Amino acid sequence: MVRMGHGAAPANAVPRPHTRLDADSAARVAGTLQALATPSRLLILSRLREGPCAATELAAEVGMEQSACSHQLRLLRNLGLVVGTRQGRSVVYALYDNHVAALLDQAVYHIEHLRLGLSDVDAEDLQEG
Amino acid sequence: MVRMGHGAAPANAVPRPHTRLDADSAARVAGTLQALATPSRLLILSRLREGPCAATELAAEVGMEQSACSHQLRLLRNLGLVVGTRQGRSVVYALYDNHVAALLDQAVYHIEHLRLGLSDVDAEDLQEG
DNA sequence: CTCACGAATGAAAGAGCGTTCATATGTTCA
DNA sequence: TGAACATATGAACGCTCTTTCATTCGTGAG
Repeated sequence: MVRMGHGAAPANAVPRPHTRLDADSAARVAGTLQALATPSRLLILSRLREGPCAATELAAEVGMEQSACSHQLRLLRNLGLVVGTRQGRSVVYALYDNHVAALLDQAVYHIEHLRLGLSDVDAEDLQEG
Repeated sequence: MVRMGHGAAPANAVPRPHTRLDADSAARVAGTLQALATPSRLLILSRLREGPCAATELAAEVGMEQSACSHQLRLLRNLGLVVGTRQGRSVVYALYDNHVAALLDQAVYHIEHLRLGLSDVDAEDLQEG
């Protein structure tokens, strides 16, 4: 393993009771969540979820151009979701820490379960008539 | 209480080990996550996290125009994240179920923890030289 | 040094999204 | 039925974001 960030996270810890978000927190959280709100970045993170990977191979595995992938990796880096380490002429990327992995897992988990209740309906019908 | 969806979710269940996302799943998950990737919708959901609320009051509480709020509520409804129930001349909104609440909580939890490791640095510095 | 490879950057095009304004639908009450 | 309130809808502007193309920077080998 290369290095997984500060790694001091119980990954499955139960979130606190909850507090209503203020405008500031909302903006911050939204900013980071946008990173997970795109198929390309989601694919990148999901691949990285399985282990570190060099930039070019990563691009190949998720089926995108080197440049596009690099742009997204930069974004993910700036958000602190992934880290890149130079290794020879390649840069190996990895998830920053367990929070990222957990967030990913849980997002997929909850969303897949949510989708069990709906197809692609316009949800006009969901308003229990 | 109005109606909270199918409500058959252990909210804090541990996500499965994880599987690499295919392009399709990535698109679906990304689609739903986009709902959480905006301050306005995040504020709406966060408010709803505390309990049901009528549309107009909701708009007021999160500080947005009625129209804008309604548009976002429609989006959230179509994604199956919230449900609206007519009550007299108002429509009371609520989170669809515990998956939504859990997703929200965990997103906030993990993201706030992630941010502890960074300020607003360009993360160029994070690449452990 | 020079060449080849890997990765990052910048500019620009194209698409998608959120907000606003104006208006329509639906509901209650007199 | 008509007025007032609550919510939803449609069109459009502006903005942001993702991708592509071309180029540059960095690294290792001959």
